[in-house]
Amino acid sequence: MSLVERKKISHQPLYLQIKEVLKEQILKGDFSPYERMPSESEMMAKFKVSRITVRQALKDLHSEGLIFTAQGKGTFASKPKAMQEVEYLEGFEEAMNPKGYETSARLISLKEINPGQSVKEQLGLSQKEKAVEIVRVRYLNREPVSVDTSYFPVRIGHKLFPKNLEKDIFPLLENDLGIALGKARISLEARAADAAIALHLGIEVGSPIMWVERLTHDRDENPIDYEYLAFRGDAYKYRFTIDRTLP
Amino acid sequence: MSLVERKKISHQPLYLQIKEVLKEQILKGDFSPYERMPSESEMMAKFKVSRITVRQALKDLHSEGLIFTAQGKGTFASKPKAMQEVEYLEGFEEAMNPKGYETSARLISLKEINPGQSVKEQLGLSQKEKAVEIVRVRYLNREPVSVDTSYFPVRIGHKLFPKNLEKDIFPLLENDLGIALGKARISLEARAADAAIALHLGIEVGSPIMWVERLTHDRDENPIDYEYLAFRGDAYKYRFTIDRTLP
DNA sequence: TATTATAACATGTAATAACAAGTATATTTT
DNA sequence: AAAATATACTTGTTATTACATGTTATAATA
Repeated sequence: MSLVERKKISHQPLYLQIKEVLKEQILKGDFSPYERMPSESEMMAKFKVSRITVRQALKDLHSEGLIFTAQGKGTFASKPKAMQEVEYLEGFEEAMNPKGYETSARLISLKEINPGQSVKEQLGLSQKEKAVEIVRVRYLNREPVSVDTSYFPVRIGHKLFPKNLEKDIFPLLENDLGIALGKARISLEARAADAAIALHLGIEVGSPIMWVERLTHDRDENPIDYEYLAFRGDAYKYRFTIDRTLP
Repeated sequence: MSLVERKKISHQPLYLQIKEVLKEQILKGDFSPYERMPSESEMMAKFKVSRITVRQALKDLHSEGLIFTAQGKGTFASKPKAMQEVEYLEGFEEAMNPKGYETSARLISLKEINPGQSVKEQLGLSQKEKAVEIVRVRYLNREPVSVDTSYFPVRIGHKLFPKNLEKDIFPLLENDLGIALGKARISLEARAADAAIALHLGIEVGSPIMWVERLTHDRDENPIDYEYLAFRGDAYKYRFTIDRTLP
């Protein structure tokens, strides 16, 4: 099935379709690291689109770090650095269990609410749409380590009501609800614990916590889950590797 | 001085000039958080450029997290966090300057010491080998944001003595000493500020700080530089994206 | 042979045009 | 007055065209 035909069916913008095709090729290894990819003109011919459309796809790939460009030389596949690192989108148990830790969770609250402005924005909700809020405390070897507050659009959140929420939610989403998870945007910040968090974690108000915000999308880039995770500072360390030799 | 005139002088692409103007306005607070900015048409008229140029500037600002858009509604300034998106193996200036921030540094101390066990291990030093310790305070728009403590093997550290250490060290290493930097291993942690750090950063003892440890290697995997960076919690946010679809 | 133009091709920037699609407001209809 | 509709916005997508600028390989020249 060609791109042109698919356009009518999927209603996906052309540049996104092209981006996906190229991305798959890069990840599959059709272009090895630092190998030159077809030029923009060649892609125009191949996909039968204008240069602006090709470039929009390339720009997306560039900002994802999958390619880099050199004026006059061409466009190159970069070493997929995301993959080399242990940076996948895991839930708490998924990450901890293989390391021999005992994990558990306690459900604090589960309700339909009118979320704040930033949650609405992140989840792409209209002004009157509501969200489902889930608050849980996570334990590691029976010590509380984090307070997790998750927001779902109601269409997903309602399906979670009958489920056992004392376990990881990501496997629920993937296995029970059949949602294929894709990218997640994460930010880390050091903050002081407020009264509620301090209470749940058994620490003093004002103690340092690692404040993690995570916006998880499905494979079609629709936002699925927006979370605040408040980790006890002494229980969380985030490690990663970067490579200056890459563009 | 109009944009058009500046073009001839600065030889900067129009969209970058526009981007800088808008960015300054946002950081200065001309648009409060979540306030609607002028529409694309209005910007076209104001800057006397085509829509494609305006959009290119906006796209850059969007990917830096300074604005967000809503189809049919408009373009909005997002909350101005002092530091957005610090990709680290950049030095501090490298990361901040292109974003239009004013950076500076103050050298606190520079000496040869017998380092602690963990520094020796990280740098691969024998028991009797010494190291050079550099302590600096970094400023962003004249506000202190971090206390950086760096350790170098003496063979490298001694070459740094005559250099100006109120600037980034990484460019010194690469350009002056001819060391090609490679991978860096980094960890992030939320901690409480001790007395020394609190003093330098002008915050209360016990305030949350982002504690960053960074071990930088050259391209041949030899350890070059081990650092502790203590960032004021309200001035540092680390962002990244991960992809569950990848292995 | 070594050097210098030059042509061919790569990405970068910019203008103009048109239509799609989401949102808000004013207008008409019920 | 309430509901439906029109219309005047907004950003989103795409095509066409043109020239600028950087790179490479080939051909002309010293």
